[in-house]
Amino acid sequence: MNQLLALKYFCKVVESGSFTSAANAFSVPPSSISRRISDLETSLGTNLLKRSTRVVKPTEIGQIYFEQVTEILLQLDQSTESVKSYQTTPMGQLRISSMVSFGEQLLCPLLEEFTARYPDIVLDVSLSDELSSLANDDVDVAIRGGYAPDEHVHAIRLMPNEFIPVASPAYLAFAGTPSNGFELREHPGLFFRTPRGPSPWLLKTGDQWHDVSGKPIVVSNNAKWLIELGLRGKGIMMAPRWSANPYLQTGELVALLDESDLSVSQNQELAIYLLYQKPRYLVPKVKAFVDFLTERLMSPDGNGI
Amino acid sequence: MNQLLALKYFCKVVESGSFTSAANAFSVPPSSISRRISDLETSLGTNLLKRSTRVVKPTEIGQIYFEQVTEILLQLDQSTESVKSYQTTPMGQLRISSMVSFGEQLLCPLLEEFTARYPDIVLDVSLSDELSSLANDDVDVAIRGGYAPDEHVHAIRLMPNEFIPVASPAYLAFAGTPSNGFELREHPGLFFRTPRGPSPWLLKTGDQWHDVSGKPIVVSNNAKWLIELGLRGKGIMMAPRWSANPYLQTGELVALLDESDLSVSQNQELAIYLLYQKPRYLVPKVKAFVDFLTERLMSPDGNGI
DNA sequence: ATTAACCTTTGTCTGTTTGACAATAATTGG
DNA sequence: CCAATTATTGTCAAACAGACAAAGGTTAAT
Repeated sequence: MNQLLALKYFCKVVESGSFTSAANAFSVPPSSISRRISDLETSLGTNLLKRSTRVVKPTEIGQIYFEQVTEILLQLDQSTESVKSYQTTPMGQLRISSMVSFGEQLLCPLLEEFTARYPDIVLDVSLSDELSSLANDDVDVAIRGGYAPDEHVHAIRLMPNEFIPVASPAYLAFAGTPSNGFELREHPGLFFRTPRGPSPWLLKTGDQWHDVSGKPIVVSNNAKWLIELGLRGKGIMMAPRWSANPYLQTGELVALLDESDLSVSQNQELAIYLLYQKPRYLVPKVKAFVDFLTERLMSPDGNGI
Repeated sequence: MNQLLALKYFCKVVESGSFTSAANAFSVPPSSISRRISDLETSLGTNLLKRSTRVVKPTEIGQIYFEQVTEILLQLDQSTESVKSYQTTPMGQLRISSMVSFGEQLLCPLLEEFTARYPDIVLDVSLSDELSSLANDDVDVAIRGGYAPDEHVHAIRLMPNEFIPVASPAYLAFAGTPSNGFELREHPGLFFRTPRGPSPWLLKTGDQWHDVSGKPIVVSNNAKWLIELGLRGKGIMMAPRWSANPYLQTGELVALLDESDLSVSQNQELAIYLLYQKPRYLVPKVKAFVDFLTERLMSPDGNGI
């Protein structure tokens, strides 16, 4: 028996006081109403309605049942409605995972504006360079410097992740400016440690790659501190362009050599990716975040800042 | 779509964390669970569950929906349960309609014991000699001195409604005791007025009926007052045996003549009937009352007091 | 009082839905 | 890497809800 249908019919009959009018309200023949309510009465072992040809009234227990069921149906409607509004309005908890340095320097400043625009979204931001398991529903969106191809994960290329050698003018005045890539080996280096180890300095000549890493002064996974050390003239570092940019513009840091041949990885197409799961029904809060971030971080030509 | 079934499946899956275990709980194949939940998700336009082969977890909105739906299902179960308990335990409001004199003298004294035995039944007693419309659900049970044959109404013959001529010893000493029925005409009469008019005194000789009504002193629909007048020697009255009995036993009233030939109606089989509607499912409160009253008022041979 | 109108119920048929069973695809743990 | 467990999909049979017509019963008006 379709109990929910029977309950809806029953309530409508009590409200309208007639099988026929209830049938009209649902656009079904009166016989359907009659059968469903008969089902309901059989399953309950009770007479819910007093039928006389002109007037249908609930019995004593029918009235009680009607009041309770009306409330229940209302609650069910409200729950359904809240689910549908969740499906149309960006709301709920949005768990974001981002690399530490990117999060600190670019993401978090933007998030204030995001929360202002979407007050119903509660952000849960976790900064970590470790890979978070997107698949296990630990996070809704992740920002990473690369991604494992997975057909269940959408990857949007936010910007290139170009690494360039930089140093402070004071350091260069003291130690001299290297004139070619191989000279970097003679300079003290500030190395960033990824989860897979310290990232080397690589130089490409033709189709050959050479490790031109300098003498390690400091290895750290804290990019902010490394940049601070660089600013204070402690050595040379390979910094992401998006990270060094503010200091290059103020002149606090200077880019060295022809950076196009230098990198920290043989992968030529390093980039920052925005990753999120691809469910059958896209949740508005995720879409809102994806749209927001792409609008703010991607330049029109798709090459980023 | 059988939405209620889908909701039950959904909740069980969330609770057990697996389609298979939910399927076992309902003794249906896992595919049924899968399809119902798929229906539900389609109708809501939402992913409710994150499926991975080993673990099924609700999505954010799925968790919210689960909590609400769990509560709703619980309420529905409780409502169903209350209806079924209503169907097994005597409870609720019991509306009783009774003739005035019968109610005052016999019924009401018994009802105190009844309410003590069934504390969950709230009595609503209305005393009236008018016919109450049993069919319109104005009352649950009625006590009447006759009944219109109706196949929807159960009629239980509680006791005979024999009318006997009575008077006080003082009156008889003063006015003389009539020696045959026809002499009643010479006596002052205390007449009860039914809704169909004053009830006459009728005498049967062979198969002939004679009106032997005395001279009306008082006509009233208040039997109690008529009996009082009779006690004070104001005249002769035709009283129901059950009403006069207490006074006959104390000698305050005396029965006259051979009462078997005297009556107030040509209908030989006057009786008090307990009437109630015959619904498909008998309500316990009604059954409790019917059982109680028949036990108390009907003698083993069925002829009443 | 009798007829007419209206309402609920019942019978029968059709289309849809649900469940059973088997096979497939996918993922996790050893 | 393999095996085991799990969700999904395909297909078929059974159950169920709805459409339509007709019957049974009650009220209201003529």
